[in-house]
Amino acid sequence: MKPMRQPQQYEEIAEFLRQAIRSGQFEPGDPLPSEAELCERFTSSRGPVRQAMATLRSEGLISSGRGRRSIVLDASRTESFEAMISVTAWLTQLGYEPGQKTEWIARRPADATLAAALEIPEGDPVVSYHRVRFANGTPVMVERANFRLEPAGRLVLAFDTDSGSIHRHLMQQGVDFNNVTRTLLAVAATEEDAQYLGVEPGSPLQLMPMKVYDHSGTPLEYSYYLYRGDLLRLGMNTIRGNPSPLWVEIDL
Amino acid sequence: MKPMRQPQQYEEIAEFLRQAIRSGQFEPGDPLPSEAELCERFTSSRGPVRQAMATLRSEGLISSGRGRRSIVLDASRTESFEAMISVTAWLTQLGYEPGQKTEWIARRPADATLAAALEIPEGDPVVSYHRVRFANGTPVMVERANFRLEPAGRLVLAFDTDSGSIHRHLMQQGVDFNNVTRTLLAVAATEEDAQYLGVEPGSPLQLMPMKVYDHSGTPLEYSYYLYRGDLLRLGMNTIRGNPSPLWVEIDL
DNA sequence: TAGTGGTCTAGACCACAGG
DNA sequence: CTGTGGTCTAGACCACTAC
Repeated sequence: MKPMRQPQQYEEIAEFLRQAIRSGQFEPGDPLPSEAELCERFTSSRGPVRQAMATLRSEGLISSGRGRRSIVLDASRTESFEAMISVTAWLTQLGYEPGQKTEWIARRPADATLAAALEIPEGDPVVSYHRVRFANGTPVMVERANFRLEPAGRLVLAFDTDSGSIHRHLMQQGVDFNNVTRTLLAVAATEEDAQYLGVEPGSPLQLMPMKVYDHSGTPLEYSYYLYRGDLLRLGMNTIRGNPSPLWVEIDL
Repeated sequence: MKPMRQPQQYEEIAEFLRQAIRSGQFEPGDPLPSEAELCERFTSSRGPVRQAMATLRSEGLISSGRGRRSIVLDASRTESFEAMISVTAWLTQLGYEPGQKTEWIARRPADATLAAALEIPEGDPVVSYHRVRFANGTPVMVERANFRLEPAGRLVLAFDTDSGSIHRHLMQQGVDFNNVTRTLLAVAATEEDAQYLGVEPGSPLQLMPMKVYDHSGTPLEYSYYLYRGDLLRLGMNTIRGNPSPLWVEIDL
């Protein structure tokens, strides 16, 4: 069920550098070893070394440029794809005890909005649920999820949604989650949301609609996450000429 | 003042593919040409072709994998570094007429918070301003910016802050903006913010603290952007095994 | 099984930063 | 000027997909 590749050479180099940075062996502002030195140390050609550096650059850990050594920026947190897609994963990673309470779960026909988002005919079955998510017992978000029946929905129905990470389970079952698009907006809490989250109605919340696709671009999931605005921050690190990893932090 | 490199080969290949995708020559779900075909077409080895593909992948335009052709995901918007750092640039890019009104601008001593953020001694001079930003005449955000005196602040003081993009100007003057970290949280509008933005006090707003660094990790700017939550959405596209570019949309 | 992208090697030249 | 990272070539082998 889990094939488990052995790490490639560039991954080992990247991990070595990540460790060295996070462990404080290199302080922010310090120059990294040169590519030539890393080639020697790992008995490698420049290809893997450069791929490792590119990875760290895209994670926002280092800054590179012609003619100068690469420099450590800071030990800022970068989330894995799994942490970005699974609330359980990132809560755990941040050191909080994740919890969840399913309000309801159902197989139901798709309305117009859902059908459009999931690119299925209106009325086709989808699997939906509402869950409240907790960190150390404090409610932090409301999760309103909708899955295509195939391949994910059927597995969701068969899963105990109070027992932990659905997304982790689905990926382990071989569901091909490839990419996610999200948007983020600030809204005022409705009566219902306020009650779930233990805040005053009208309090500022982060609303995050999110769509998960497989590798061929077929949407598998269309969900809304509703975060307490006073508790959660979304972070981003954008580097010139490079893509931007991002992370989520939580204050309790 | 603007050196203007000529494009590298991998950039030409990437641009060719971007054009082909955006122009509809390839629909979402379609396979791209194989790497071998692109090598022939551009009389190139695999290196540049793969670098171009990696770029598009990190922009969220395509999805790749062993054994299969790369597939077009969709023509989703990806912002350049400049658009991410300059409000003027992204408003223009979205087809809106950017506007700004400076409430005040000053050279002043740094308080404890600012000194810590900019990593300078408390009391050292910084340059600060408050601006309200408009899109097609509608107020959409409040900008509270603070710069180190060197190298950016001095240039900010000498610039007409009602005339357009400060960040573009600074970069043209050679200021080394290398990377940005942002966080995002939902807050309720204060009286003052509400008045600036033309909303009710207590309305949900997006608060985005942001810090801009040069290539060596020295913070040059520490600012707060305050967006109307009902008007602006932040978007992200995260691909498995890849970094996440992101974009900002606006509804008017 | 044929074709694909993922990884790696061993060279090369260049642009640029720094002493 | 020396050393650095950025770009490119021309090969090679492998893991995987699709047929």
